[in-house]
Amino acid sequence: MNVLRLFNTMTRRVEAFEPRDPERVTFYTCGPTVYDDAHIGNFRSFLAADVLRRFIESPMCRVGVGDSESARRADPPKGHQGPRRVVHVMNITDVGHMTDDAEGGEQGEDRMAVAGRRLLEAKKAGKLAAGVDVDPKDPRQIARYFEGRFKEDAKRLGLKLVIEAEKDAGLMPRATEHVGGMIKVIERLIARGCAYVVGDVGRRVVYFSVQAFPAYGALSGNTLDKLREGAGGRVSAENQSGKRHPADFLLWKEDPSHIMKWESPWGEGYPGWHIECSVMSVAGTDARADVSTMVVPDAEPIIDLHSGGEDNIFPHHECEVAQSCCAFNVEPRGATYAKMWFHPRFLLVEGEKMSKSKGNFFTARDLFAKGHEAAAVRLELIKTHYRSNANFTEQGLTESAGRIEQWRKTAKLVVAARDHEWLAVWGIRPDVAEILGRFAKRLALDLNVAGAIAAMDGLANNTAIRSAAMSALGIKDFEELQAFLARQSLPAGCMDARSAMQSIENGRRRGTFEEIWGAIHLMDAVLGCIFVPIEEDTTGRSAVVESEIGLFIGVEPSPEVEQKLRERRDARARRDFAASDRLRDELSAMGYAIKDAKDGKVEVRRK
RNA sequence: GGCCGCGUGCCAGAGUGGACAAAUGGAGCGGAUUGCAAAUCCGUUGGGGAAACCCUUCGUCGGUUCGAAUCCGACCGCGGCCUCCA
Repeated sequence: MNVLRLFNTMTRRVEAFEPRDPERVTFYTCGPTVYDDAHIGNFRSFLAADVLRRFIESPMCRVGVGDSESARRADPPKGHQGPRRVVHVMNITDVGHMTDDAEGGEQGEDRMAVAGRRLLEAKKAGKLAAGVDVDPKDPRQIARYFEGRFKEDAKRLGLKLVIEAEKDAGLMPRATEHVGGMIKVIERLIARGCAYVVGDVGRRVVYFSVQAFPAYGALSGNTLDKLREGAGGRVSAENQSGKRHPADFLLWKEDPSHIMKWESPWGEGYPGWHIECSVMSVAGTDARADVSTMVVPDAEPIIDLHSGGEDNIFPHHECEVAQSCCAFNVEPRGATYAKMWFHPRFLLVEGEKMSKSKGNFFTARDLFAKGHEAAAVRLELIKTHYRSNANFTEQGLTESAGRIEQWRKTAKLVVAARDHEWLAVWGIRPDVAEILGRFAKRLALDLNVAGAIAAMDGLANNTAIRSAAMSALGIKDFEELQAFLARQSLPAGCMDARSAMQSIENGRRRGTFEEIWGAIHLMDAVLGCIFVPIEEDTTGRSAVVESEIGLFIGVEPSPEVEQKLRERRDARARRDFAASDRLRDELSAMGYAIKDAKDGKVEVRRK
C-alpha cells in the first residue's frame, strides 16, 4: 500500500508525508474567529482537515518514515502502518483584531465590537433565540456565544476534533487564554533580535523584523524583494513610521483604550493576530511544552501538519513560520515550522463567489434549518478535491443526500444479514480487499476523496450485495424491503478500527456479510457520512407517523392532507383517474410528494 | 504589477506517461413494474461498424516522447493572496 502523499504548499510539490513520530502525529488547524456564525466555506476547509486526520488515523493509512533524502529520490519509503494517534488542535480566535487590519492590527474597528453591534440589532429586532443571554457590550460573552454555536455546527458535521475537545479542552485553545504565552514568545523574539519596540510609553508597538528571517516568503512566494515590487500603493505611510521594513508586522500594540486588553512589558494592550497560532500550536499539541523555554534543535519542524484556508497562506502563515522558527529553532535559517502545509481552496456557490449580496451565502445552520441533513452537507463539502475550487449547489446537495441514503440502505441490509453466508445464497462475492485497497490508494494520493467515494460505492451502493442480503433475510419484494428499512436502525457511530478489522477478517474467513459490514465501517470512519449520532438526525426524516390512510415520513400529519388522500382513494376506486391525478397535483402544490404503498396506504414526504 | 492553485463528457467529479472514449454519482434515453405516477430493478448515453476495429474529444496553441487528459512553455479563463477573510 502506498505512503500518504500530499501537496505541500511549502515545496509546491506532492510529497510523502513523514511525521517525526509516526505513532503520534501533530496537526494544527487555524480555527474560526468567533464573531459570527461559520459559513460553509469555512467548514469546507475544516472538513478537509477532518477527513485528512481521520485518514491518517485509519489502519489503512501508511505514512512515511524515511528520511527526506529518500523522499526526494522518488524511492518510496516502506512507511509505517499501525496504531496511530493524531493530536489535532484547532484554535478559537476570540481576540477581536481589527476589521481594517492594514498593518497587522492597528486600524479600523475591533471585530468583537462589530459583532456586538450586530447582536444588539438582532436583540432589538427580536431575532435572538429565546433563552440567549449575551451582553452585546461584553466581547468575551460575544465570543463565547459564537464559539458555542460553532461547536454545535461542527459536531453535527462530524468534525472529530470538536467532539474530542468536549473531553479535552486543550485541543481547542482560546487565544484569550494564551496571551501570557504570547508575551513570553515576544520577549524571546526581542531577546534574539528578531523583534523591536518603537514609540513612546503609552503608544508602544512591538514589530517582528522580517529581515531577521531569511526564509521569509518561502511559503507564499512573496519574498521581501517581490513584496516591495508588488506593493501597489496600499501601504499607508502612517503605519510605516517606525518600521524597519515595510513588511514588518505587529506583535503587540499598547492601547489602554481598546475593548480587550492585557498587561504586558510594553504596556496595556493587545497581541497581533499571527502570534496566537505560534503559541497555541505548540501548547495544544504538547501539553508539557513551555513556550518560554522550549528549544527545537537545528531547523527541525515543530509540528507535523498545519492547515488553513488558502487565504491564510499570506500573510498569516508566512508570519507564523517566521515567528515560530525565530522563537524556537536553534537554527531558524531554512526552518519550516510545520513539516507539511495543507491548504484547501475556496468554495464557490452555484458557480459564483459566495457573497451576502448575491444571496448565495450560507452558514451551516442555514442549511440545517432548511431541512438538510448534516451528513449530506458534509459529503457535499468533502467530495471535491481540496485543491480545486469546489462548486456547492443545491442539486449537488440533493445528490449527496441520495447517495448517503443508498449507502445506508445497504448498511441496514448487511447488518441484519451479517451472520449469513452469502456465497451459497447468491454466488456473488465482491472483492472487499480490492475495494479497501482502492479506497486507501486514492486517499493516499493527495487525498482524493472523490475516488474514495467511488470505492465506497463499490460496496455500499451495490445492488448485487443488496439482492444477496435480501435473499438471505427472506425479503421478497419492494414492499417488504421498505418495511424492513423502516424498522432497521443503524448504530450511532463507526466501530473502532480494531473491531472493524476483526469483522472483516471473521467475515472473510466464514464467507459472511460481516466482512462487508466491517469494511463499510472502516471506510466510513474516514468519510463520516453513514453512521452519525442519532441526535444529529434532527430533520426527523426517518420518523414515520402512520394513520388510517397515510404513512407520514418526516412530515406532520394534517387533516387536510388526510382528507385529500381519502378523496383520492375513492376516486381511484371508481377509476376516476382524472380526479385522482388532480388531487396528487394539489398535494404536490402544497409541497408533498406521495407514493402508493402496500395495503392501499400512501407515503407522504416533503418534496 | 508580483506570487500561488485550478480548467475533464449534459451536470457534479475522478484519472497525474500506455490496460482511456476516460472511474463514480446525478440527469437523459430504452425496458420491467404502475391505471398514470413515484420508488425500485435491468440496459444505455462522442461518431462509424454485426464485430476484431477505426475516427474525433479532456481550456487554446505549440513542444518533449514510440506514445500525453497526464510532462514542459506560452496564451486565455476561474479562484486565492499581496488589507481582515476558510
